[in-house]
Formats: sequence, C-alpha cells, structure tokens
Amino acid sequence: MKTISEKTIERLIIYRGLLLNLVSDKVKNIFSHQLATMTGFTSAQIRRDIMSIGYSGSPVRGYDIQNLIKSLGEFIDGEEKQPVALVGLGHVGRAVLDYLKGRRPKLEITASFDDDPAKVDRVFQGCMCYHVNDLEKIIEKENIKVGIIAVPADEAQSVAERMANAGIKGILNYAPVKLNIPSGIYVENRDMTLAVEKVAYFARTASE
Amino acid sequence: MKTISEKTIERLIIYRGLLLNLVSDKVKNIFSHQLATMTGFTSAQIRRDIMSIGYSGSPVRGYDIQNLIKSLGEFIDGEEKQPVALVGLGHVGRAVLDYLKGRRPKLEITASFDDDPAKVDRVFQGCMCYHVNDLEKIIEKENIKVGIIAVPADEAQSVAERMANAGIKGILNYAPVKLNIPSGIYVENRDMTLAVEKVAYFARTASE
DNA sequence: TCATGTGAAGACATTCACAGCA
DNA sequence: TGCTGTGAATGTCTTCACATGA
Repeated sequence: MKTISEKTIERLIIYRGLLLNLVSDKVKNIFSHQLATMTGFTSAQIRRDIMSIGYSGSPVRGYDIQNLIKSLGEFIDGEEKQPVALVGLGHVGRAVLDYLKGRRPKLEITASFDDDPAKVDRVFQGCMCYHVNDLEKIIEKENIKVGIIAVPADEAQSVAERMANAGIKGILNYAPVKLNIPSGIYVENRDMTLAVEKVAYFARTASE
Repeated sequence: MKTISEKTIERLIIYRGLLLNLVSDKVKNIFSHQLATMTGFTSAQIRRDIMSIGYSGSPVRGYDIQNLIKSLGEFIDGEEKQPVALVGLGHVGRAVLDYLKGRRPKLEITASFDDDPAKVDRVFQGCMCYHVNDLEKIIEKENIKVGIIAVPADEAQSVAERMANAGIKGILNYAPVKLNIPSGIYVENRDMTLAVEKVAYFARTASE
C-alpha cells in the first residue's frame, strides 16, 4: 500500500467520526458530495481519500456507510487494540482522558502518570495513575507505543526522552516546546497558546 | 503585503515563541541555520518565512534577535490588544486559561462563560465567568473578536452560531464537531480525539 | 442521467543553488 | 569565507473533467 500523507489521515479520521455520528437504520448509503457538504472538503478530495484506502463505492448507490466505517476502522486502527500512556494529570491530561473515554474501542489510555502525591495511586476515569518514576517500567510491561505529554513545558523534554527509551513510537505533545528525540518516533505538537495566537491573527486580518 | 499562508503563520508563531525563550544578554544575533536546528525546519524555509514579513537580517551577523521578535510581534499581534472569549470552563477551558495566562501581552481571555451555577460569577485565573446566557451581551460590549469553544460536542454548534451573531471573527474549536457558520469567520479545529487517533496511526505504521 | 474512479492539470509549498555582499 | 535573499526547480496536494457503468 502506498504511503498516505498526514493530511489524508486526518481527513479519513474526520470521515470516520462523522459517519459514526450519523449511523441510523434509515440511511444505508452516502454520496461523496454529501460528505463534501458535511465536511467542507470537495467531493473529488473525498473520493480520492476513500480510494487511497482501497475502498470502493458504487456509482449508483454511493458508499455503503457500514462497510466504509469498517474499512476506515481497519485502516486507521489496525487489528489490535492500542494502549496509550498519559503523562500529566492537570487540566489538559484530564481533558484528553475525558474525551477519549469509551469513544474509540481500539484506543484506551491504560496508564497515566503524575508526580503529585494527591493523584498517584488514584483512578481517574477508570485509568490508574502511577508515579512518574515508574514510567519506563509500566510502559515496557504493558507494551505501550503511544504517549501523550501533558506536563509543563520544562518537564516535557525529559518525559519525551524517557518515553523514547521505553519504546514509545508516537507522541502527542501539548507542551509548548519542540521535543528533541530520535528520528523514527512520530511527534504531533498541539501547543494551545499557538492555537489561540493563530486564530487571533486570522480574526484580526479577516476583518480588515 | 502578500497573503501569508496558514502554514507560514504557524511557523512564524513558533519562531517567536522560541526566540522569547532564549532571550539573554549573551546572544544578540542568530543565523537561519541555528533556527533550523532548533525547530527542525530547513534554513531556506526560515529565511523565506522571515522575508515574508518584510524583516531583513545581515549576511554577516544573521538576524538581530530583539528586532526580529519585535517584527514578528507586530506581524502576528498587530497594534492593539485582542480580548478573547472562552466558552466552557471544563478541563479544556481551564487548560487554555492556564496556558495563556500572562504569556502573551497582546492576548487576554477577558471573559469566560459556563452554565454551571458553581462556576458562574466566580473568577478563574483572573478571568470572570459569566452565565452563558449573557454571551452576546458581553462579547458585543467588550468588542471581542476571538472566541474559544470548549463545551461538549452537542452544544458547540449553538455556541458557534451565537458567537458569529455577536461579531466574533475567529473561533478556536475544541469540540469534536464541524461547525457550520457563515464564511468570513475563521475556524480552527483542535479535536483531541482526532489528535490521539492520528498519533496512534503513525505509531503503529512507523514500527512496521 | 448521475456518481464513481482517475489521468492530467493546476495550485501551492518547499528546497536548491547561487549572486551579492561584508 | 559564510551568510542572506531569492529565482528557479522540484515536490506535494487538490481540483478539474471525463470515461465508464448501471
């Protein structure tokens, strides 16, 4: 299978989420132009994206919703369930925990870490919080490959290095710093300050 | 001035954040290749980005850090301070509030909204929380153009419409839904579930 | 007729590579 | 020498437009 770009993956994830929300017994099929209206992408874009995962629709009926969800799921999630580790149980960490809880059967935050004694050894949203000292031990034991960094900026680099050493292959980083880690590990940055600055820029220049 | 792409804006914001963190009396200047090492972009990319805001460096000394920060600031922030409205004081809302607090002088969350009586009329991080019923009134009175949506998925569309009616020009949306609002309003989506799914995908496929 | 699948074109973004300069 | 600024080349992504088929 050809390599699929980050942008395409994001859109595929959006299609899946959208389709999951409109599952009903009434509508069995959907056309690319309907997905286009719902998402804001063009219909050609959507057909190409769906083509890229090897799924085919019918020119008469469009795409079978259930089958498309299934194909998207196999492509996005793979076969096996993926456990996720979350470091930092402040507001960001708790937010991620809340959002993901029960929404994606193949993805579960199975371990969280903090250094606050008030949080360690407690359970949040069904997820055990360990002391951050045990990070490598737990990640290796549970064979976790996905990590989320939700700690303050000055602790993020050290957490990232420890995750890398423990065998993590993908990191979602909410701290406002660039992580320096070995290549081969995927990093997605979601700096919240940057997001506000960006929106403020376009809010300002759009109204000029 | 030519239109500048979203991607370029994001990088400019990254440069500014990075330079703010390394301000010291020791180093007055910086070369594009140094910024390249620090950010992971290429030096050509960085020179082009800086060129695009009309700032010039010296082939001998590189870029003057203080002046570059100033130029980036004028470009990103504009002249006047921009007030921001935040709707939803759950974990995501509180996280944004914490991150932004005091970090960017030109950006301040001046009003927040919730419908929880335990939160309304209280002050969080120096920011007054109003009842969400007063959204239009406050946004118009304070002439706010930037809004952040941090409410559950099923309330996001209605909040977005009310923001649009109240004159908001840019929306940062953390709810996992596509917002349908008039064109001319900039929307940035930061779906947290999507972010985890994306990282999980690349963690999985990178290790194959 | 109307939608999919897709080659080709077009738009956009990044990198190359070098002139010019101190 | 070693940098910036930038035209040109390259690479990537998106859209156009139509052959195909029910």
